[in-house]
Amino acid sequence: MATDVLPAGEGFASLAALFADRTRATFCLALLDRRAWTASELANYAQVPKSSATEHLNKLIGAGILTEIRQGRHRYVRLEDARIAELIETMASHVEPVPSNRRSYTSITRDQALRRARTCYDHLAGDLGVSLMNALVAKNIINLDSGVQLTPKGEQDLARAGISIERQGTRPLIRTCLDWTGRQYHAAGLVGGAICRHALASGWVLPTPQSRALKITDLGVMEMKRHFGLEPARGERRLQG
Amino acid sequence: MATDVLPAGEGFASLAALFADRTRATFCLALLDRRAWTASELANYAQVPKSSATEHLNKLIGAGILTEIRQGRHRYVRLEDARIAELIETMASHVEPVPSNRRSYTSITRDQALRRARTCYDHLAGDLGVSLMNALVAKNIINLDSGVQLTPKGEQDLARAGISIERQGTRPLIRTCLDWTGRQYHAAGLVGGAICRHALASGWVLPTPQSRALKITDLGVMEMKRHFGLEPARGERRLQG
DNA sequence: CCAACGGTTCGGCACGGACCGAACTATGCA
DNA sequence: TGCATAGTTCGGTCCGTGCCGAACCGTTGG
Repeated sequence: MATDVLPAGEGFASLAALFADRTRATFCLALLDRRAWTASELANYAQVPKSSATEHLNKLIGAGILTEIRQGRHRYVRLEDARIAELIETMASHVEPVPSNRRSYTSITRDQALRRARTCYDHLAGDLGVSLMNALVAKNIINLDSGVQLTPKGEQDLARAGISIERQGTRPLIRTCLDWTGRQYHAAGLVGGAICRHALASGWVLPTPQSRALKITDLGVMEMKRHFGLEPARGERRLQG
Repeated sequence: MATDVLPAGEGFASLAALFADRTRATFCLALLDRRAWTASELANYAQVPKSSATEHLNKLIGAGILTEIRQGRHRYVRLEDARIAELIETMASHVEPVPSNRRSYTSITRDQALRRARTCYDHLAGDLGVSLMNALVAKNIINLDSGVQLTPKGEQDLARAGISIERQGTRPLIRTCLDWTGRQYHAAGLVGGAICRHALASGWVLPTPQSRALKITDLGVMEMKRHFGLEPARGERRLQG
C-alpha cells in the first residue's frame, strides 16, 4: 500500500553518498592509516583545491565519519572511531582489482619516514619530536606543572649542548604542538625552533629532497642520547600520550 | 608528488555510488530478505515507475551486486551472494536512528503471509505452492522424468478430488514456475490453474483483500492432506529445493 | 606593525544522473 | 488470432552537487 513505511532507504543512501565521491573516498582511504591529517595535506593528496577539501571535510565531519582537532591555524581530521574504520575497510575490500587498502611501496615508506621524523614549521615532529618532548620533560629541561615552561636548569643543559635560546620578538619561549596522531605533543616555540636548527646544523638529522621527512644520523642518535637522554626510536616503538 | 598513484578512491566511490540512491538503497534493503523479487515488485515497493526500476536493476546487476533469473516474462533478482548481503547489512547497521534492517510489524506479517501462500497468475505459489508441487510428485500425480508431465493416475486422483482438467487452447497441461525464493518450483499450466480454482471455490484457501496472499483454512489443510498427502506447513517449516 | 600561510566563504559553472511518460517488445493465455 | 501483462528503450527535463577561483579571516612568526 502507498501508506507503508519504507525501510530506511533514505538514511542508507545518505550514508553511501558520503563515500560516493571520488575525493571524499580518497580522503577516507588515506585516513585509514589512523593518523590525523591536516586539511591541506588531504587536499594536496587528492589533488583538489583547499576550498573543495573544506567542503568535503565539513560533510564528513557533520556526518560523524571524521572528527576534527583544531590546532592553531591547522585543522586536523581523522576517522571518528574504529567502527567507522571497519566500515570503510569492509567497503574497500569489495572494490574490484584487489582488496587493496594497502598502499604502494613508495607510499608506505614515505609515510613511515614522515611518521618517524619530520619538520613542522621550524621544529621537530613525528616520533622523534614526540619522544624528544618526553625526554626533555624527563630530564627536567622543561616542565609541565603549569602550562609548559623552560626550566633554568634546562636552559643550561641546552646551552651545554650548543643550543642557546635568544629571547626575541613576541614568539613564546616554548609551546606545545599537536602531533600527527592527534594524541601527543612535541615542542615548538623558540626552544623547539632552536633545537631543530641545531639538529640540522650539526648533522643530527638530514633533510629529504621533496619532503618534510628527516633522516636521523648515527651522530644524531648519539648526541641526542647524550644531551637529552633520548633513546633511539628503533623499529615500531610506540608511545602513549 | 603529482605522479603518485592514488589509492583506489575511484573504485571505492563507484561502489558507494551504487547505494547512494534512495531507490537503489530501498531495493537492496528489501532484498536483504534473500528472496528473489521481480522487477515490478521492487518498482511497486519503492514507488517508482517500472522504467526506473529497470535502469536501477541494470546498474546493480552490472556491478555484481545482484543476480538475475529470467523466467518467462519475469525478471527475478536477488543479492549476488552472502558477501554482498553482509556488506549491505554492515552499511545499514551504521544508519543512525536504529540499526534497523528489520521492518515494521505489518510489513513483516504481510511478507510472511505472502511467503506462506499466494497466487501467481492463476495458480498457487509460496510455501503452499512449493510443498503442493512436492506432494504431487511424491504421490505420482505428476512426474519429472522428462520435463514435467501429468500422469494418467494423477488425472484420476485429481478428478476424484473434484478437479477435472479440460484440455483446451494452447496452454500447456502443466508447467513449472519459479518460486519467490528463486530456488524452488511450483505447478502452473492448466493443472496449476485448475487446482487453484478448485481450492478457492471449495474454501480450501481464502483470498485476501488488497494482496495476492491467501489464507489456508482448516478445511483446506484437511482436504489437501487427504487428496495430495500434503502436510500442513505449520510454523517456520523449511523446505530445501 | 607586516608578511606568510592554513583555512573558509561565496558565487558561478557544468556535468551527471535520477525521474518520468510514451512507445515498443516479449511472453503467457484464451 | 487477439488481449493482457512484465519488462525495455528512448528522449527530455530538472535538480543536486562537485569543482574552481577569488576574496576574506585568523593564527603564527619576524
